[in-house]
Amino acid sequence: MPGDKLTEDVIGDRFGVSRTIVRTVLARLYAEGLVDMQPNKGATIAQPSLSEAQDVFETRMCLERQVIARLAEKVTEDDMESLQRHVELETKANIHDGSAAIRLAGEFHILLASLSGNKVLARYVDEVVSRSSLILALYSRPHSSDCSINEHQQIIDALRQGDGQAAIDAMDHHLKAVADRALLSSTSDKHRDIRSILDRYAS
Amino acid sequence: MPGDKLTEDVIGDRFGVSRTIVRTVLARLYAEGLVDMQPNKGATIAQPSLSEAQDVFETRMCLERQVIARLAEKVTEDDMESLQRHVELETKANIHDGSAAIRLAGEFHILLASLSGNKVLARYVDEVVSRSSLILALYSRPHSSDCSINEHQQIIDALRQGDGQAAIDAMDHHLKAVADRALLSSTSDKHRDIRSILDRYAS
DNA sequence: TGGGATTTGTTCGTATGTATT
DNA sequence: GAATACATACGAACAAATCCC
Repeated sequence: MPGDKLTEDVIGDRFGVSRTIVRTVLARLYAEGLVDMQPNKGATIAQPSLSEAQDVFETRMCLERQVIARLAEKVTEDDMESLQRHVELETKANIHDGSAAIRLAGEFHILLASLSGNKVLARYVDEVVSRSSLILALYSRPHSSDCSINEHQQIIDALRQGDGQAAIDAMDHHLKAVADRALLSSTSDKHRDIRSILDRYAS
Repeated sequence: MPGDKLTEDVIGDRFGVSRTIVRTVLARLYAEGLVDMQPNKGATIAQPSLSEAQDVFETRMCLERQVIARLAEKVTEDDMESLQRHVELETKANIHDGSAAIRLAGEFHILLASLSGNKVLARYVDEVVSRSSLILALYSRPHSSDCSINEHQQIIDALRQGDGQAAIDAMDHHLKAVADRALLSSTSDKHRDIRSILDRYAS
């Protein structure tokens, strides 16, 4: 969970590698915003503040709109098929395996970004999707992902019909809904909010 | 120059630090796209391909439009002053110090992004601006930056007048011009390619 | 093709800094 | 407030891969 200490020795033992390897991985995760690091105090799982979370979602929206704009102009039949297959995977996972469903929901966006063909864009989308997952873990209460799957389908449908603006609108709507589910539930749960703020300054 | 080998020992000696430090820095620069790394073959200064360069400029455009959109809504008088001061610095440097002028031209965009208040956005802008500089070094022939300064001034003017759309248009125009200067000087075929791609997504 | 020199990948020990009792 | 325990930062040295002649 966010805030947990990531001791190099412990992780190294668990994965059977030395501290050196762990250090390089932690450094990369720090660069990606998934772990916090303080000099001489080591790494913890990142605890994004509410304002950081807002920044992530705003940036994510900006990036994914560009992804959709590109795809609307160049998406192929093969692309559509692999997107459709992915959504079907999501549907199946949603029934029996909650954690797989969460993972697949994120991977849908990563798939879209990689199909866009812009590698820089794809890397940034990958990053903000990962950070979004962390934010969901921190602020959101558990909820069904049925609606997400529906929204994914709507994005695909708009792309299939070649309606770029509708696809962008569908993505906007979807990401706003995700951000709502993530951030709004926290404002109604002030205890948790205050607790996490205090945790930040306590360590 | 792009493609040059970055031997860990050599760099460590030059800066008086051990290989450990150099390795972590190289890893970070690799993550930022400024150096290439291959397993067991070490690091070189990145040599972005033309298609990678296109990806960088397209993503940069997408990010900086968001920066301007934000600023158009919340820019303060202090912000405007520091932007204006920066352009004046650019003007002075342009007369007598070419390399400082190039550096300042990039820093103008970084300043804009930091004033936007979105730290995630600002980090990504920082990255794509650095990569743009590398691309300029690789593909562009030397040229005066007078026009860049003019274009920076136009962006500021539009922001001061509270005209968000004009500011976005000015930024679009500026970045297209920068991409042109960078990529077109290699071959005129590819030039038209880039321009049409950027046109499509940016107006 | 082969062998020596160079460079990278990794481990591990030591010193420094931090938390705890 | 000091001492102990612990974690991290750094560097030296070794092993493996690569390069070059």
